[in-house]
Amino acid sequence: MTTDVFFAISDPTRRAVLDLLAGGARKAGDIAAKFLDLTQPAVSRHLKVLRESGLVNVEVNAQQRIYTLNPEGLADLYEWVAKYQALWPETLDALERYLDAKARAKRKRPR
Amino acid sequence: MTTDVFFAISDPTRRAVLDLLAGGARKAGDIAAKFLDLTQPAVSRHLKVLRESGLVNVEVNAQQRIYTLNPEGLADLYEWVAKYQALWPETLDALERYLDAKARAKRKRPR
DNA sequence: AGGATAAATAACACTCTCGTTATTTAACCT
DNA sequence: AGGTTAAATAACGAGAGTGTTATTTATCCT
Repeated sequence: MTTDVFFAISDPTRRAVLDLLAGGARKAGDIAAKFLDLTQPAVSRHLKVLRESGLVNVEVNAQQRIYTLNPEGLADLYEWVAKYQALWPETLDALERYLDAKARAKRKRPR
Repeated sequence: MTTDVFFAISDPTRRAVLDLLAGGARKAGDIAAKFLDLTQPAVSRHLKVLRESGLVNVEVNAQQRIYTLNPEGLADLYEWVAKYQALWPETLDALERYLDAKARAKRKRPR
């Protein structure tokens, strides 16, 4: 299928899953458990969309599926947004610098 | 309604409208004329979504509506994507630098 | 082998989205 | 006033997206 990344992130639940995975790998069951208002199959289907859009990877481990974030999948999106940066007013440049600095700091930390 | 920005950009037609407006202000009719496969009402409703999501502004001029891009509307999206930057592998840092440089160069040009 | 566990898929209902055509609203121009 | 133009809205139908419960698939464990 190779679902569109723009579509994949349009759903709040799927964004929440991505945010969760930003904190590290998770088993499918642990992800599903985080969403109290949704059933296991519902979350499973969201994971399928994220898989097909290339935003997450799966590793099979016995009965479990370990999901990991694939940040490279966001490259297209980032490139698309970046196109508009030049049009942003100066006030937003400050935000950009702030975020860049934060990202850089985080990257330097020992893992 | 204040539609969600993530939802607004999930539609290819709406992204095409934004890309068009990145080139400057356009009358509603001129925008609609660009989409040969769509009718005027269809485009009008896409414009409504973009309006409600804060991604475009409208100026009334007699019977015409002049649409302009509101790049600040993309701030939330940019912030969201930027969160993941720190997780990107080094290969993507190059892309980031490239885009930053390009945006900076464009910003410096006389208007 | 047989039961338990983990997660995906099947089948179905409901809603939302997107398209259409027809109409309305509003301002312009003789 | 009356007609024209520009764009939004109304009403409706088709298809897609998301949720549910029930079931299947696959692996583990005794």
